[in-house]
Amino acid sequence: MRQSKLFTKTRKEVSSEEVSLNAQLLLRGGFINKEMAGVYSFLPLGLRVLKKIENIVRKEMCEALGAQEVLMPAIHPLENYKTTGRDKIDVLFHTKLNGGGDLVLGQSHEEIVVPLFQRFVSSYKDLPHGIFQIQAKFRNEPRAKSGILRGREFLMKDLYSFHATEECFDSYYKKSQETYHSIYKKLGIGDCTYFTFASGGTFSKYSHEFQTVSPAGEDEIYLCGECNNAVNKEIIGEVDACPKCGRQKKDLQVKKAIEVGNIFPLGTKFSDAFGLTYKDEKGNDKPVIMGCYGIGISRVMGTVVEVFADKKGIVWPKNIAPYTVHLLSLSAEEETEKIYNSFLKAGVEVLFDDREKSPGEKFAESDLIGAFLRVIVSKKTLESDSVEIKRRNEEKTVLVKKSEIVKYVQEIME
RNA sequence: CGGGGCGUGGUGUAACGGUAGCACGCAUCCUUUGGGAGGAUGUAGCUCGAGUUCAAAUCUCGGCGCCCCGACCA
Repeated sequence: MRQSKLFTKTRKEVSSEEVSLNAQLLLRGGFINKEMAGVYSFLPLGLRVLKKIENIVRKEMCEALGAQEVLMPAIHPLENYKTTGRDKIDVLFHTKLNGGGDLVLGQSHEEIVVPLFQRFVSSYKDLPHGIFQIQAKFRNEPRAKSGILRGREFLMKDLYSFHATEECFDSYYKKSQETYHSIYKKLGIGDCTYFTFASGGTFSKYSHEFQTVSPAGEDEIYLCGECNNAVNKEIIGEVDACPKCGRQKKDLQVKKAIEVGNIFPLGTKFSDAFGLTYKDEKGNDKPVIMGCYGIGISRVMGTVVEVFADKKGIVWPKNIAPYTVHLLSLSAEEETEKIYNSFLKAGVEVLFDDREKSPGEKFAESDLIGAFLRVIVSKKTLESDSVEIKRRNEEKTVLVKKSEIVKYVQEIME
């Protein structure tokens, strides 16, 4: 992509009201645009990041968990929520059909996926299954805040699993934890994201969250340095120790954290409400056992900004950077043009700053946008037939022969 | 939903109740080219409604919007 063709522009300033770091940097970099409180457009650079996060999650869901992707509607009949007793939830956005039928915007999809799955399951032979989607969710939050960390419309991956037996559910639930860990690792936040025991809300006694340590977080977790698990403050009074290894509350570290995922055992709550049953080997009707598993895709994007940003701007991890290479030409258009083409030919994702701007401005914008690698072509580097390469998260720069730069980048990305 | 703060060119910010100013951006030109460059000339603005007043960006009331703290958070 040529930066001269990008319709978005970076900005030096944002409103002094915007104190949330992820909002400041994402707005300044032109990744997102705020349409109203808690509602954002994702612009070309931001959408690339979002899609990359999405694809990492999607791949793991399909390959590691064997789940199948669907796309369910965003508008739901209120009737289904009356069936489960969730029609009084106050974050529901309500609307109506022309004929007067009551609708709500989807904030989660149990009320859709259960009746849907019911049409296809009748025997224990039809189980287990995992069904997921990646879709916008709508929640009329009493207070949207912290940029894209808590919005009224946000992108979420929601998976629902269906099982005949507790044993089957347990092993799937366990597997989902491993898969989640592997996802956060690929997203670049594996080292600061912890498995956390939490309350079950309206679904079950307990649930489990994945919490990324950050001062921007609205949750507090008690982190166990021994086993790397944590306990959400909301239940620390009840358990009073690390449920995993038994360390006492006083030995746990209190940290602010962002909830980047959660998994819930649903039991038969929704199956019972909708009469979702299967026939066992003896021909008896049994309720299907369920679990649900969420990851806030857009929230992960904001979290990554919060966790890795420095004074100069965003520092995207390798796998989700909008571009692998930010190629800057400092008065060396002809040579840079050639290098740009060789990157394109090799399939390297490259943003080419081909604009006539001062070097300082190009550097500043490059740091703000935060592509994984920065490659500079200038008269200075060309004297030795080289280009300069630097990782966004490191200070050191390296001179590489221009004929070898593509290979050099490919090796870094392997 | 309770409390606090804020709405001024495209962006960021000033202005005692009395001429709306500055910076950035943008446009044209010249110079400059390894850390948001210099000069010249342009460009564009008071959230909405009601009230007080000779006079309102400024004071009062209300609406709408935004931010923060708290409550809430399938």
